[in-house]
Amino acid sequence: MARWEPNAQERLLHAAVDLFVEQGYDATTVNEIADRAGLTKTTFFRHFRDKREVLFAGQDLHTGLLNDAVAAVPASATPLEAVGAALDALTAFWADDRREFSAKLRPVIAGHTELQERAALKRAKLTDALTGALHQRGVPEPTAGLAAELGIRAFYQAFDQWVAPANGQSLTALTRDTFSTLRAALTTLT
Amino acid sequence: MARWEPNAQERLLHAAVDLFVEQGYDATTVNEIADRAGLTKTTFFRHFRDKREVLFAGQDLHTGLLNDAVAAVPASATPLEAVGAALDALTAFWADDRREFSAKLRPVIAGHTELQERAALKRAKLTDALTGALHQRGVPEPTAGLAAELGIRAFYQAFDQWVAPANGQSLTALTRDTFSTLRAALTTLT
DNA sequence: GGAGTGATGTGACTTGGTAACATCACCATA
DNA sequence: TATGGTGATGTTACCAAGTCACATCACTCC
Repeated sequence: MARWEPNAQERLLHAAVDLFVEQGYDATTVNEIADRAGLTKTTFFRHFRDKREVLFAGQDLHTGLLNDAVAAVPASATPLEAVGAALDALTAFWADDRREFSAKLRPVIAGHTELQERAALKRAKLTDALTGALHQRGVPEPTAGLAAELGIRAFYQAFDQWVAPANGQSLTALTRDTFSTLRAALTTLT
Repeated sequence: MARWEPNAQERLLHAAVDLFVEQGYDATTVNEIADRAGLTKTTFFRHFRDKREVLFAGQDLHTGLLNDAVAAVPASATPLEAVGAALDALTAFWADDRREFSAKLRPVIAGHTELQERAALKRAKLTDALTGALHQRGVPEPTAGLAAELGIRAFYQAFDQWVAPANGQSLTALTRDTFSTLRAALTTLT
């Protein structure tokens, strides 16, 4: 596979995150990342579309999870029940061993507009994917869009809590709680 | 003011949009834009943070509109009524003479991920601003966030219709319609 | 053991973006 | 009218992101 060691993409990922944490995002060049991973700049760009993407890779996978989960829900389920099932499938992906990693990334992203931009688009794409999956079930607009946005909002709010230090609950549990809180809060909208 | 002609920023803006439409976004260099405006690359970057920003300038102004409008609403108004007032203030900014301009920009943005990213963050910032304005009124979470997101969603959906060709209604009217449709659809969420 | 294949390396290039310093127009004031 | 200050602009040089064409290596399969 690799010219030398295997797992080039993973090596690049860890080299990048380490350097970002050590010396900051824009003080780190792609050449440095590649060097630390024992590779070259060109190879970096073969694995990641750009310097930002190294922090957001694996998105297609998440949209796939949402799609599959929604498709697997019985037809009798309501839209929000389908969204709940999708969130369960999505959050199952972040086991607790990824929490520390996510926590390290948070301040890096928070400090750079270009990274927040990418994060914002990723969130929008997740919402779109979930909306599309609901359409497949026959849920019409604007219900599908609202249900999807509510679910994704629950996910992100829960994720914020999950990466905070000293949080015992799993991401799945936190997301379920947040989702039901948001559903309940819908009645307060007047 | 300007070394030669006045309105440097506006000249840069129009030069950029013209060139983007003529030959595409990434086939257009910042040097070209500056040349057409009778300026230099350095001056371009004095007026716009980067090449993308030329298509999104004036955002602070929009968040300001939201803040002012929400602050001006009587304390007796409900959260969604306050959001409605904010949308009226926001949409008043796009008179019909800006419609053609916005319509030209749409395909450019749609065709470039980096521009969609910026647009996505701008939308998130608008939502944040509206949420914060509601907090100022004493609206608690998660109600404020949900109300703001509902309003911004209405705005963007209406904007999409507004820029479509042959649409007689004003952006304000379209947004009001969309907003009330979304409010009504909340009851379909189960 | 040779051919094919996929991942990597090399080197050159374009362009976005920054920084230091010089220059020009304009305005106030003496 | 001269003088000096102020903002906006120009010049030049530079760095780093990202692309491309082409070479090279490891591995596998006949």
